[in-house]
Amino acid sequence: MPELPEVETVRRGLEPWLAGATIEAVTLNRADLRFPFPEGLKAALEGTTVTGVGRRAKYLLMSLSTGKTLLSHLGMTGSWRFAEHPIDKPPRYYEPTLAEKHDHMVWTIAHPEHGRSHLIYADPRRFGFIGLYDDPADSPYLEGLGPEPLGNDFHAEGMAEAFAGKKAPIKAALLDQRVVAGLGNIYVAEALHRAHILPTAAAGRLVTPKGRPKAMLEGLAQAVRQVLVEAIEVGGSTLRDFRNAEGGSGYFQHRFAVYDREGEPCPTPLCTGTVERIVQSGRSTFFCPVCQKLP
DNA sequence: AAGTGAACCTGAACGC
DNA sequence: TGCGTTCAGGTTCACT
Repeated sequence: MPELPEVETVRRGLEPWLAGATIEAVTLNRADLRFPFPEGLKAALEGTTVTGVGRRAKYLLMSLSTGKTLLSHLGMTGSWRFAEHPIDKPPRYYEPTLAEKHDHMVWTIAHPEHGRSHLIYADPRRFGFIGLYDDPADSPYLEGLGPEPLGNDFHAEGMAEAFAGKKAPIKAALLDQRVVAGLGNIYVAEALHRAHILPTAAAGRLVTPKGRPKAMLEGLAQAVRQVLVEAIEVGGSTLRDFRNAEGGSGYFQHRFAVYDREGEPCPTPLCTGTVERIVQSGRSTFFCPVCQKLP
């Protein structure tokens, strides 16, 4: 569910109301998500102030006044939401009527300007997880991640190095978080369509014999950045249940060129193709067989 | 070693 | 109405 643009949207929704807020109380409604909650999580959070909300790839990173960092991965269905948005409505306690079935962790927070509210982590499928670290660099989850696609360390040369000699389809190679961190099934499909590359092409075909990126790979790097920037601008994509921290949906799903559009005409200007769906590594891939080609 | 598929878990949509 | 099947934005682990 949440790929980089959705996680960034959540981060932007949380930051203004959470940074500077003190966590007064923490309620855990179960012992685990995908993994057990970290040992001593409740005690480590209560009484501390959140100093900032950051993001690395698909991970949210909340800095605490104790110096520790809380890491949150949303899995497929994880969400953070305010029980009441602290600015639109008067602060209000989290009442049973506001509770939902999969609210696994509830914080009571107090912000010096915005007052008291509740922040809830919900996650029906429980593929998400929480980590707590003295230093985020200690987290094994962040350890092997590739460059941020919107940062300066992401470029066609780096991808060429990773893809050289690879027979795996480019679709699978782009999903590998060690190559570039933050892409998921939606944005890989969209980026490959923009770059006019067939998702089934072997990743190695985008690299010259000398190990240099072919022009199409340069185009792919550009397409990845473009599609992510545009998606962030409109608050990510809401397919089924993605919500930002204020409870609103994203709008990028209206701009999908191929994702979830099997049978529809390809939106590429002058292209006569029809969007097809295939399965790669057990996951749906959407593409246009006419304007997307082998490198 | 690299690449694929199953597993983790719940809910929604669909066909009968 | 109900029941069974399929699929879903991610990651990790166990096979070939």
